[in-house]
Amino acid sequence: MPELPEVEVTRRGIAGPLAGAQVVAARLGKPLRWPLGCAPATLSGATVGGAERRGKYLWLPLAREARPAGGLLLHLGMSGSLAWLPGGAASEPGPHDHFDLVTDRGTLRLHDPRRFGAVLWSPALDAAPAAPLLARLGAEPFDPALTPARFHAALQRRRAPIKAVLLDGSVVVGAGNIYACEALFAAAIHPALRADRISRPRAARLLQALRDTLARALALGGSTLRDFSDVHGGAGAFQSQAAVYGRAGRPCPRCGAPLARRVMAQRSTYFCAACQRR
DNA sequence: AGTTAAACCTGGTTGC
DNA sequence: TGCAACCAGGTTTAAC
Repeated sequence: MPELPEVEVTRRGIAGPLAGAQVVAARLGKPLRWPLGCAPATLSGATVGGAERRGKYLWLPLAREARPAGGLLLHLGMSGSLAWLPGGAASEPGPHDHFDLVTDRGTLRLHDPRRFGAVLWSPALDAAPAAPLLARLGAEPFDPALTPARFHAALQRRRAPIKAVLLDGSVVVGAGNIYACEALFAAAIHPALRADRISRPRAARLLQALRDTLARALALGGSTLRDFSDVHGGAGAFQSQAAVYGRAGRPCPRCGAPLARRVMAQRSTYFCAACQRR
């Protein structure tokens, strides 16, 4: 579910409240993707430094007596969302609330019905178990170091369909199924086109389209198909602006041809076969 | 080494 | 109404 815009909306919602908050307790619900990696009680007394993001991961640095004390790596998976519940006693956790970080300012609660999400304690961001998960990630989409030339060069090394390359995050992180479809449509590139067949100008156009799409989604608070909500429980608004995602059979906004749906890289792919060129 | 499929879960929607 | 089949924002892990 949550792609980069949703994760960033979440980060912005919790960074302020969490910065400087002291952990009082941690509670686990049903198992998530991996075990937490430490006894929940050992988190008590730590001070949360805020919230950072890398790809679709969130990192909450912890400190004790002003010294780094590891942190929590969070992933929202397909159906996860975080809520910030200010004040003392938070409400009873529901059946899909699988992690509470109780602080002196409020409770950070992970809600994740499908439990593909994760909360993982790691001694540092560049140490196991966090580091191996982040090691394979490509560039941040808004990193100025990701120039059109570098993006094109990275695509030249990949023979897989461009849709699959965008989804796996090995070149650039942040796009999931919705925004990969939308960016390819905006750049008028066919999702099945091999990445190494994309010309330099078209790669530049795709990078710009990806950035524009992610930025627009961010400004709208992300997309809410079903589960996602921001930390106050609010829904995103981008889904109603989607040009192609979830719109099979409806007319292409650019050329009017009926939009197609085809499974690619194990995911439903929405595109216009008429104006997204190979 | 690079690419593709299977697996992890729950719940909502669709169709017989 | 009941029930099976299919679908959903991700990505690690295993298998070609």
